[in-house]
Amino acid sequence: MSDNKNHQIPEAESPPESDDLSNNWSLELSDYLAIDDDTQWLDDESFVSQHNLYHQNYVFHHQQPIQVGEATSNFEGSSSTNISSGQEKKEARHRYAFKTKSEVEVLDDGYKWRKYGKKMVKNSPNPRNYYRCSVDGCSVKKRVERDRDDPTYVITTYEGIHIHHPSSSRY
DNA sequence: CGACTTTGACCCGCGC
DNA sequence: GCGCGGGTCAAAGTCG
Repeated sequence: MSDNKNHQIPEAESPPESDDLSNNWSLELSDYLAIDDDTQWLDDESFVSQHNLYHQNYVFHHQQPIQVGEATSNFEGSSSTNISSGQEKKEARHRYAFKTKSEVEVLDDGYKWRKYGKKMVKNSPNPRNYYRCSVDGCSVKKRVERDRDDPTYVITTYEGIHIHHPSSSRY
């Protein structure tokens, strides 16, 4: 896999600066799941608004929300630790998961990410990629993993909040 | 030359 | 106390 890199991404690192973006919204209201504290599901509209997700040439499809039980398997170890010890919810615990049907794993959300790790998920032939915001001072992390049941679906989990605007220009 | 990817090793929490 | 599992770091290598 060294010679043939499957970089299907058209390298859209430059975020759309014009309102053309609105027209390029090929996203079909994907049912994304937002995991907060434990496992919460929010509306994709809110998520997109907060994270300014940019979709250009990617054609996403919506699907039914993932069951909490199934998702918990992937995001375990947060509920028990968070609730116990009398430690209430921490402000820094902002976790949002986004399940999308796409061939590309890395969706362009307007931010630049630097991959810092790859792990093989047990009981799953698909690896899990770990990304981090390249901006100094921004400790936002991102986890990308393919659905074990449906390899056509990609689960992107965001953790943290950006301290700057996407592309540090125009918001 | 600088920024980023890659891959294995290391670390930490938890269960047995 | 050790093993397992998931998460992160860091050196080398690659790309622009």
